[in-house]
Amino acid sequence: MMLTTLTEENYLKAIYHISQSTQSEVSTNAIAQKIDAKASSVTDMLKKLADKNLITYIKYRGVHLTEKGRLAAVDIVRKHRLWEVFLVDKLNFAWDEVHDVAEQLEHIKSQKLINELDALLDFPTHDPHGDPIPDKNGQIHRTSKILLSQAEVGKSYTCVGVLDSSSDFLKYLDKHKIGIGTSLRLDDKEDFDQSMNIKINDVAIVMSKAITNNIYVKAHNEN
Amino acid sequence: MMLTTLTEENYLKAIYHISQSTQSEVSTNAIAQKIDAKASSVTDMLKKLADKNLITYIKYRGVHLTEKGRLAAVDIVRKHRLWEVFLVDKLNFAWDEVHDVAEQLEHIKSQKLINELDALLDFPTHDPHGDPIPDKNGQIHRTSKILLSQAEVGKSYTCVGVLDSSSDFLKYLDKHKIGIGTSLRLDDKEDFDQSMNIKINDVAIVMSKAITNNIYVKAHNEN
DNA sequence: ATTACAATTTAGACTAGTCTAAAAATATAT
DNA sequence: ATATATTTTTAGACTAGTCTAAATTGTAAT
Repeated sequence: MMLTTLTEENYLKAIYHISQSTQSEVSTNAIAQKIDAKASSVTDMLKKLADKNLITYIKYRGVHLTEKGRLAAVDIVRKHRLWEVFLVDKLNFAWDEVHDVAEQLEHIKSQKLINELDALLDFPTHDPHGDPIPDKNGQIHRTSKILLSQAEVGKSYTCVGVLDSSSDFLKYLDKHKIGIGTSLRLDDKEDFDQSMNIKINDVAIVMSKAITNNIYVKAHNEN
Repeated sequence: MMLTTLTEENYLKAIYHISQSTQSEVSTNAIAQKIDAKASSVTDMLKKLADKNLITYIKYRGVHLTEKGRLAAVDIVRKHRLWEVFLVDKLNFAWDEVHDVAEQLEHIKSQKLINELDALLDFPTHDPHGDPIPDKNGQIHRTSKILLSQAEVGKSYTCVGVLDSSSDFLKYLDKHKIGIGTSLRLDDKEDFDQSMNIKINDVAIVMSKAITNNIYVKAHNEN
């Protein structure tokens, strides 16, 4: 059994999330920015995580998660996303209210708690923002999603997630009645500013590139 | 707004629980024993809590909670007991499994979370061990319960709680199908060892004084 | 290949919470 | 009332995690 402190868990999660977008080694500064700490504090923690075989760390060269570390990180992500589903589905939280509370709940240690929560929620596969929930074994079932900005004119899509989950953006989506599962059709796209004419439930709206760059969709009739 | 650390919350809770049984000032040693820390550590924390006006502390004379401290302590107790109900009612925990997890969950900070949880659970008034759940304003609705050992022969009672909530004791109760709400009748009592003949659902069992001293009951037809 | 700049690490210090050992205060027993 | 035992507090040290400031390493440009 692995015992990790709350702080260690936050570092692992940060490293995991950064490595999702960068592929290569994760830099000290990137972690510092994510954790909101100074680089020197990060260096100290990296040594500690390396001692516990949760990351491989070469001085001045950045880090990456070991398999042990990846599993630990994914487990936190699993808990975080399950709690988000709980908050939205059972406790009437809006999807822009869940993050802070889920950040606290994700550190609760009880295997039975998470297994039972999973069952109570009917084994959800995605959280309220459309992000996949890792399974018990740390496997992540990724859906073949693309950014709306990359969509093809004339095709229909289903909204499956968001990239930016800031409160302002989520409020924009709520205002226009867009959520996970919403169907839409790309009618036209302006070459000049890349803005798009979208039809949602027979209502036509115009979305700027700033918006379409933050919405993930899945093409209809795709496997 | 009061910001209390997890550790401070545990001290407040300990002081609250000790003061429930002792009435008078709470001693440093009593707290140390409850928290499982050394007396010197407790002294340090008492100064800190006194600085925050959560307790009144006179050197060598023990402490007691201020109103502010009492409210903070009762709020933790409220959260603890609500989470216990959640674990038993929604997540299929047995009543002897809930304590450790509830100890973690009670420190989650979110007013909305607790209010919504309360609603999800249908505003329970007692936790799975029969202890009352303080309301939002810190009021505790106490039921007029007595120990089964103090019951009168020939009368009927409803089990409303337990004093000892150790795992062994709770398993004894489960084995004999005794839980909160169970009705029973005191048929006879031995003068010699104070053991009791109890009838539960038409099954007669004998309980030693060690058992009857740990079960709270409420007389039938009492207000 | 040198220089300059950015990123990273080290060194030393701080806070919260804990400990041990010693000192001080209180309580108890004769 | 005095000696003894118990409780509590103080003093000083430790750990986890953080910081600032200085030193080091790596990188990019000429």
